[in-house]
Amino acid sequence: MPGRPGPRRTLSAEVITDAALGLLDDGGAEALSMRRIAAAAGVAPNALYTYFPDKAAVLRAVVDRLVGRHANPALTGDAPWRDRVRAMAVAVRAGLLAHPGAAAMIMSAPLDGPEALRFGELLLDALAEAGVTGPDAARASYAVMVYLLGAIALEAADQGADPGARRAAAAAIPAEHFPRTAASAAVIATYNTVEQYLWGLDRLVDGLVR
Amino acid sequence: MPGRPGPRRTLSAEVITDAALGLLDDGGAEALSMRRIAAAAGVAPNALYTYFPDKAAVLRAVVDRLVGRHANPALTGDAPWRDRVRAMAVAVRAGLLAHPGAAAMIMSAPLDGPEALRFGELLLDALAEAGVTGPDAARASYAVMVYLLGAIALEAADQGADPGARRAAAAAIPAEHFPRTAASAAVIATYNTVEQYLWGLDRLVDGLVR
DNA sequence: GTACAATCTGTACGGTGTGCAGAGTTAATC
DNA sequence: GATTAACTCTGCACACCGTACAGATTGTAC
Repeated sequence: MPGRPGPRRTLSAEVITDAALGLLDDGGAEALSMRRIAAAAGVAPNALYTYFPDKAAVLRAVVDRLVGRHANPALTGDAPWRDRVRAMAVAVRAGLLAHPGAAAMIMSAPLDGPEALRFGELLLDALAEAGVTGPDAARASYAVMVYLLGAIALEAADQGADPGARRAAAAAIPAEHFPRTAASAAVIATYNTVEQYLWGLDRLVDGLVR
Repeated sequence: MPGRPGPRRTLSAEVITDAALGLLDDGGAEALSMRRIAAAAGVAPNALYTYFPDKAAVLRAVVDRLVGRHANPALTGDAPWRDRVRAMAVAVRAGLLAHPGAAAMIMSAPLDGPEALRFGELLLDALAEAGVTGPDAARASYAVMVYLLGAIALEAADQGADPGARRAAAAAIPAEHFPRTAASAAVIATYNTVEQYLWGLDRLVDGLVR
């Protein structure tokens, strides 16, 4: 068997995801191009393809790291299960909204990285503590993920629009055609968005633990 | 005041969104480029910029039409509120999963078009029938939208991965580190996905109407 | 020393969104 | 009826994108 390793190794999957996370932190998700990631890692664009088959795979790795960074710490500990879940929800929301586009990234690929696995396990732990076990546990934890990621993605999308246009659109709702919507819009304008987010989460969890 | 209208008008916002919807129906969301939409409308790419400020605006219009096409018919009628909501959920899911990427599109921009307005109103009607009114109604309808869109987007993302790799990933979960996840994965593999989707929706609605 | 395998670079292709200048058409004014 | 101004749409161009292909470079095993 002839030589195996090869030349000087300046790259690794971790170096690449580190570079990508750096770009994400300052510049948002739209700054994540293969060329920019490669430049940040000090390498030619094509070098990345030695470690990832395509851009989607890089993004999947980045997403997994994001989940691990924001969700898992809050779920670890010995606080009561409901507090852990709420803390996790708040941390994930804050972490993802800080990077415009990160939420959309998370929803664009399956969540099956190692950190996502750990996230699922910790969430199942919390639900078991709440008395949800057996087949329902899988369904319940999936429902919680759906709510969290959906809420964050929708909020990120709204946040992308400029607030002036948003306020104008809300004020322009014709109350004679959409009476309930007009009334709701007025109510919603007074909301704290975190409060709304946790309100929905609490109701969902209420339904899940029955 | 000199001349106003202009030259022969071959385009309109509606013609453009029609062309885009046509491309979406056969070709998926990734076929939606400004150049392709323009070609489908028989026009040079830049002509679109007379009617939409940028690509995101075109996508927003397309999304609004999708909502109107799939969600609103099922919410209209005199079936009991819970049946209407369930029928809408099923229709939206089927309609969006038929176009890979459409769900991600919907979550990438605020839902504030005319059809989305009508959707919100119809959903509030159903919730009012269920006894949810006042400030809670706005929160509840938002929570339902979050769940629906989140679930569909997550399912679309999973659907994008090839099933073989997905099954392999599920089987490779180390049960000693992630016992609950491993057990859940086995359960989830036996699911009908629509059933899981409606299960979560029902629990959420249970929590909302208390 | 030689052969081989792995890593990284150079170059290139086809595609993207969209800005700028101008051609063409229409309608209102004089 | 001629002029003028407003508007729509085209041609061209720019900078950027993901990534395929070929090859230079490097290190290990024989």
